[in-house]
Amino acid sequence: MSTNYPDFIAHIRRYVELSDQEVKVLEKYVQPVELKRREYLIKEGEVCRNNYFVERGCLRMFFYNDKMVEQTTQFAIETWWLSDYFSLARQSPSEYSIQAVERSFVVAVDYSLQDKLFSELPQLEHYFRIMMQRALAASQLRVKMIYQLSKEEMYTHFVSSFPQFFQRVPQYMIASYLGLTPEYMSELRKRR
Amino acid sequence: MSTNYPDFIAHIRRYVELSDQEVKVLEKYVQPVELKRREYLIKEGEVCRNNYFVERGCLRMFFYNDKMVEQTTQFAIETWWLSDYFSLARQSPSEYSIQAVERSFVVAVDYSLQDKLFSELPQLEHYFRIMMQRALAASQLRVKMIYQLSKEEMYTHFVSSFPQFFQRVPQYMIASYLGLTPEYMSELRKRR
DNA sequence: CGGTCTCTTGACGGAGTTCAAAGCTAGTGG
DNA sequence: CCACTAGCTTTGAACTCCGTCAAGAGACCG
Repeated sequence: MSTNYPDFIAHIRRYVELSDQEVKVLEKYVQPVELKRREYLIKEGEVCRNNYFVERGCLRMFFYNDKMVEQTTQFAIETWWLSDYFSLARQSPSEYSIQAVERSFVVAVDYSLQDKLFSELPQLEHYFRIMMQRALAASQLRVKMIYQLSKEEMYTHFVSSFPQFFQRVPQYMIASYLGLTPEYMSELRKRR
Repeated sequence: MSTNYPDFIAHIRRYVELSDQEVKVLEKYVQPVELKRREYLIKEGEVCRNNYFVERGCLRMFFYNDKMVEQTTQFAIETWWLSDYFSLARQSPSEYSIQAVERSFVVAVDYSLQDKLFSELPQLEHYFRIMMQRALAASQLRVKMIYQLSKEEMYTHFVSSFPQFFQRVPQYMIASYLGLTPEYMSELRKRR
């Protein structure tokens, strides 16, 4: 079978049935996006119009805090979905930017056509329900980690849970994601 | 129309069509639960088997941190869903307890029957997809607040955003939810 | 090689925690 | 309906984790 999105389609098929013909239908609703390192999918102030699936590469979502320092709130690598779901639902300006950490290949699903897509391919509603629930589970876990771990434990927990990340992503982004300063994280590294 | 879950059904009907006959079908999949103040829906270590909808009252989800202090991570009041979605998906023991803050009426949806329910009433999959996405948006916003606000700002933001909560829920639970000690929150109250 | 990101070091300060104890409130049972 | 008690909130003092600032050392890219 030929598709422009082999990993994307394969991922969906891990959860629902999708004939080759239905793949053709799906392809009408999605857009491929190739991003260079540091390129943006959306910038703060824009309305978020797509749900993004990472085929290859790595994205991050961040906002500027009161000191105009970038605060990374989420990463997404292969097979993960990323979007500002608040902006998406309300079609309100996003307070986040979404940027490629490295060269990335992304599938963009137009949110305004999502209902139409689901009426054509009802099994995709099932797939998306599972993805949203999975993301929610991850987000609950994230909040728990923030509340139960000290900054030092956050760091060691992250290092042992996602060692791959460490090579791919600049330190200061990880520090920001973990809610600590690059300076303090540098001190923590030294301790081990 | 007669149902045991007027608010529950009304809430679903805000998002999808549901005939009176379909309501009868739905009712086979759900259980009413009435809880006294401090009663538990699940306790730490048990597997979470239901998704809970709050008809009346208030629930909280919490875990015990390393000092055996209760750490509240979520509240749920009328029309909100609450569950440990990690435990639900994996059918693994939950690290949380879910408890009624006040006398509450809850609708429990058996997760093991959910796929069957969706095959009988496909529009409920749509409803749940929306609920999961809404909860995810709320969780993203929560993480953003944690990262951008100081403890003092967390407090004032919470007070102005959810003044009703303040009457209903003990201070120490709110303090815990906001990630600060009761002692420090007491000091913050004094400042205003 | 030059310049711009990125990471490290160390001194200092303050927001927020910890501990202990007293004061208050509300729920329960008599 | 009152009184008792367990649970909740407040106070204050000591302490500490972690952020801030400033400056220097690498590292990566054109």
